[in-house]
Amino acid sequence: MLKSGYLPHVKAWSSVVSKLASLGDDSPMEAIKIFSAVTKRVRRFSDPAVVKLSKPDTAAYNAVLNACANIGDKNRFLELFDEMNEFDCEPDVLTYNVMIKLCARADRKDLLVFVLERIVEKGIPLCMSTFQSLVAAYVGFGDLVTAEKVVQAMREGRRDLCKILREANEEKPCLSDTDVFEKLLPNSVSSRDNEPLELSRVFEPNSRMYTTLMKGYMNAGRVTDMVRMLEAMRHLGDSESHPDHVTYTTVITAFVKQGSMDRAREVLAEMARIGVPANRVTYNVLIKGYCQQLQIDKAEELIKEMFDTGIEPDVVSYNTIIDGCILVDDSAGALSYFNEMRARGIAPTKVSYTTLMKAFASSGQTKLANKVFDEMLKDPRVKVDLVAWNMLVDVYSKLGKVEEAKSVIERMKENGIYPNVATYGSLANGIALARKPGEALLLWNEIRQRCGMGTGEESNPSSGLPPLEPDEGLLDTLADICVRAAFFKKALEIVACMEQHGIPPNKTKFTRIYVEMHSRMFTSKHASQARQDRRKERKRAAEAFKFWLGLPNSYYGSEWRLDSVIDEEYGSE
DNA sequence: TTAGGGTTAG
Repeated sequence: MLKSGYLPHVKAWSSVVSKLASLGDDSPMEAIKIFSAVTKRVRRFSDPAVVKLSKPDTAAYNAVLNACANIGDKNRFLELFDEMNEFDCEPDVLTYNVMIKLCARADRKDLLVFVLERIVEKGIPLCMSTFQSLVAAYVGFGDLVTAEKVVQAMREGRRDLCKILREANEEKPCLSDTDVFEKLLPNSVSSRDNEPLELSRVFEPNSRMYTTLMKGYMNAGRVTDMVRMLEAMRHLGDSESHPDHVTYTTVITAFVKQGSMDRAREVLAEMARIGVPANRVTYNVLIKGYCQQLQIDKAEELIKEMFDTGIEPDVVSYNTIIDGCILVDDSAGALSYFNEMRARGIAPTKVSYTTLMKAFASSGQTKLANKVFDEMLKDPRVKVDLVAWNMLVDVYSKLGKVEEAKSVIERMKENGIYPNVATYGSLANGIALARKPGEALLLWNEIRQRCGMGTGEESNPSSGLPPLEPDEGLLDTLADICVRAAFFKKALEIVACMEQHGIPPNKTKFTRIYVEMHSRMFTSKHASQARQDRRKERKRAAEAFKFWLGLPNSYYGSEWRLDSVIDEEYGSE
C-alpha cells in the first residue's frame, strides 16, 4: 500500500480516515486501522522533515476519535486520546465535541455536562457545534426537557449552562477507577461539589439547533409542538433562526410518519411559495409516504415532478419506489424500476439489491432472488452484508425450504458473517411452515448457547459465535413449534429464556394450543408397561408445562417449585 | 475532522 521511504502528507491520509469514520458498515474500523498503520510507520521513520509533514495532527486524531465514537468503542477512544501527547497534539473543541457523541453512544447522559465543563476549564474557546452536539445528545436520549433547557438558556444569553445541566442530572453521576470516562474526564465527578464553571461567552441558537429539537418532538410523536415551533421560528428576528429546507423536510417527515400526506403536501407547497426550495431528500420522504399509503401512482408522479424540477432522482428515490412496488405485490414493476435506475447510470447499492431480492422472495421466485444475490456478490462497489444474507435466508424460509435456508446460513458463516436474531427468526418461520419440529430443536440448541443458557457457563467457547439477544418473535415462534409438537421440556426452556430476557410469554396462546392438541395425551390405559415407562419422562415434562400454564396438574397441592423441577429435569444435560 | 433531514431486515 505505502511504498517504503515515502509517507503521505497528514492532510492526505487523514482525509481518508475522516471519510471512512462516518460511512456505514465496518468503515470506522477501517479508519482506525489506517490511522494505526500510518502512525506506526511514522514512529519508525527517521527523516524528521518527512515525519513533520506526515505525523498525525489534532485534526487527524479528531477523525479517528470520531470513528471510535461512531462504533461506541470507548476503550479505543481512550487509547488514542492518550496517544495524542506523543505527537504533541492538544485536544481542541472538536475533540470534545466528539467526546460528547461518545458519551451519547455509551449511554452516559450524566457525563455530558462534564465534557462541557472540561472545555471551559481548559480554556478552549467554545464553538456553536458544542451546543449543537449537546442538544443532539439530549434529543438522542429522548430527554427533551433538558434539550429545551439548553436552547432556552442560550436564548436568554445565560452563562450558567453547566449549573443548569448539573441540576438536570436526575442521579449523581458515578465513575469508578476502572471506567474509561474517569480517565477521559479526570476529577470531574469529585469536583462536582465546586461551583459549576461559567461559560466564557454565549451563543444564540440557530435553525439547525431548533431543527434538532424538532426531531426530538417528532420522535416523541409531538407533531403539534413541531408545528408550533415552525411557526415560532418563522417569526424570529434573526435570519439565522428561520426555518430552512431541512426544517421543512423534518416537518414533512413527521406528517408522512403520521400518514397525513395532504398536510405533507401543503408544506411542500409552502416551501415553494416562500422560496425555500425542496431538494431530493424532501421528495424522497414524500415518495416514501405515498408508497406506505400504497399510492404508487402518486409516488410515480413525484418522480416525474422531480425530473421536471431538475432534481434527478437518486438511488434512494429508486430504492423507495422499488419497495413500494413490492408493497402492492408488483415484482415486475420493482424489476423495471431497478433496470431503469441502472439505465440512467445510477449505481445500485446493497439496499437496491436486497430490496429487489425481497421482491422475488415475496413472489416465490427463488431462482431470480438467487440471481440478484449472485450479482451483488459480483458487484465490486457493494459489500454483501448481514441484511443481504438474511434476505436470502428469508427467500427460502418463506417457502418452508429449511434445508436450503440452513445451507445459506452455513455459507454466511463461512464468509465470516454471524447469523443474528433476524436470521434465526426467518429460519424459525420456515421451520414452522415446513412443520419440522426436529429442526426447531437443533436451532434452539444453537440459540440457547448464544444466549448463555443451558450449560450454566456465560458463553460457550465451542461454537465460536458471539452472544445473542433473542427477541419475542423468534422465541415465541420456537416455543409455539415445541408446544404443538409436545416438546414440553424444550418449550419450558424457551419460555424460561423469554422470562430471563424480560419477554412475557403468551400463556393464553400456549394454553389454547395445549388444550386443543394435547389435553387427551397420556390418557390411554392400554399401553404396555414398557411403553408407559418410556412415556414417563415426557409425561413429567407435560405436567411441568401444565403447571407453568396454570392448568390442573399432578403437582398441585405439593411443595413443588418450578425452578427445582427444571433443575432436576434439565440441569444435568 | 464533529453537530439537523431520507432508503433496506423476520
